[in-house]
Amino acid sequence: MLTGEGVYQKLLAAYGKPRWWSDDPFVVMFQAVLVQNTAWSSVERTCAPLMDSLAPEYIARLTDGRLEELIAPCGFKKAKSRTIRALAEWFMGYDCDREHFSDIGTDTLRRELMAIRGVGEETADVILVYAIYRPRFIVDAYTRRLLERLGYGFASDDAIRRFFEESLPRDAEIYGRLHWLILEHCIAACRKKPNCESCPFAEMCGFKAV
DNA sequence: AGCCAGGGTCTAA
DNA sequence: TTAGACCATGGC
Repeated sequence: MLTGEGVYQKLLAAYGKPRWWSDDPFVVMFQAVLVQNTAWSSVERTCAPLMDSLAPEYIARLTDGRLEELIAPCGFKKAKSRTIRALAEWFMGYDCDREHFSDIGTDTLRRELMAIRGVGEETADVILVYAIYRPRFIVDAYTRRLLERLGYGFASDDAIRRFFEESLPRDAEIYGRLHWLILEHCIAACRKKPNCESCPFAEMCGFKAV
């Protein structure tokens, strides 16, 4: 069985260094909410025309109806608009400046995020890693499925997180790139061409598609 | 036509 | 604490 680092190295060798979610912290927050139980392609289509204006102040100025209308194609518009608005408020409380998080501990920030309705574990962790650069491995549906295909039997998301965190440096960049690599493997590669011989996990995965 | 998509919340047992 | 219903929409 591969270690967490082994999984990372295989993915890196197969797909190369993946892109970062976004350098703009609010774009990460906005998209992290939109993508909940929603296809990434829908998120990109929905966001494309907004990218220029996307900022907490812009969201704060919109009416509820207008915000719901803008994000409607991603579904759950009532819940997601409320969450996005709350995240914008939260970020404005830090002057929309990631420097202003520097004195706050990661677990405190995580508690603050999870206290926002509509922000659960995965969304909080995505924001911590990609927007605030805090080290925390992000467990999502693809991570669970990939590890399951590879034959691991983790009892909980926390066990999965420890599996990676204990064999890799405590480094936000590594966890962020690794998370994106898992998505690339599952969505861009394995889903497009299931059971392929060039799979970095061929044999180990029993050639089952993720 | 249905099923699913990078989730989260609420409730019942 | 955990399983299951529910939330909305679009793409395939």
